Amino acid sequence: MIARVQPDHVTYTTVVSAFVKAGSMDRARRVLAEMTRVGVPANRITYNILLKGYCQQLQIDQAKELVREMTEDAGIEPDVVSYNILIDGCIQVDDSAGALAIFNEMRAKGIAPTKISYTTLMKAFALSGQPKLANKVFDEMLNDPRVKADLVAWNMLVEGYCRLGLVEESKKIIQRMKEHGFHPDVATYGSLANGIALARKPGEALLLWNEVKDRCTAKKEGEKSDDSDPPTLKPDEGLLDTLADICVRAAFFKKALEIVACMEENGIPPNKTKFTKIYVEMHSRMFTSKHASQARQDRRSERKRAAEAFKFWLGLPNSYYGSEWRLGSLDGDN
DNA sequence: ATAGGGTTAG
Repeated sequence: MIARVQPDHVTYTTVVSAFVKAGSMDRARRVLAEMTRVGVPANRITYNILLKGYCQQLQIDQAKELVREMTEDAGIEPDVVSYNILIDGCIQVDDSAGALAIFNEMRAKGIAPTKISYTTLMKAFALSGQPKLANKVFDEMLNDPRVKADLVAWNMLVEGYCRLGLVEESKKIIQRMKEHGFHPDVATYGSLANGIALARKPGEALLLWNEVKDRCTAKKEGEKSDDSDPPTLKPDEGLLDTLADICVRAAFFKKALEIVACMEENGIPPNKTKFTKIYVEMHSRMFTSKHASQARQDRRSERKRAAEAFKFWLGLPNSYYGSEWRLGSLDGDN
């Protein structure tokens, strides 16, 4: 005899989750309806998964309607996870004011924000170009004894300033986070690299690269180390590509070569096509001046060697100084 | 079985 096992609410919720993940909100809703019909009612987790689904589909109104249904029809009050999902949903549709309104509504209901609530609200302000408001939320988080700010929260604070290219402010925050015992990670440095690119401060990229490079290599045998030493950093494509991009644009070819070497060491294929394009568009006529003094030529000889090495790495012809080849000769436009 | 972090091509 075969036992007739009924699916329980976890089984159903797993199915709901699968449909949500596939973007099929209609089918997910049909499962919800079936749960009611067969007497295996959905719980808060089921509803939260559906809420997340609507938010991912940018259907915030549907999400809010579902909150009404879960409250009034199913008698399930939204919890902090539900609210966090809604706050993030507002962010997805660029509604930072709506995100704040939901955060406040949650608190008015006596539901305590978690560090995720605070960080998500910070994201609303960081992504909408209001780093000072993000900072205000961060300060509130620091003053809330129920939560502890973590690396993600610090990174969101940094991101807010970097998005506007406010490099000095970002560096101050990173200094403060270090003083609080948090080591910057690839996300922190990735934000800063983007801020530096936006601010067009390539000198800052050199400083950042030195710090990143230092963190990339593990401490050698015999070297002093203690708990305050930052852990080894595994750089990723976003960080290294941004740094290399800045260096190539700024004609820092020695540094650019170091960075692309680091990319290759980490199994990240550098985008040679892009770097070639930047090189050709910005620097192909470098070192072609016929009026440079001997002193000047001597001063730049090292830079020139680096440029030659970089061209070699790109696979560009590297003995064409003064000739007139351009992008057109590469892609056939001319 | 549910919620938060940078980038993703000038």
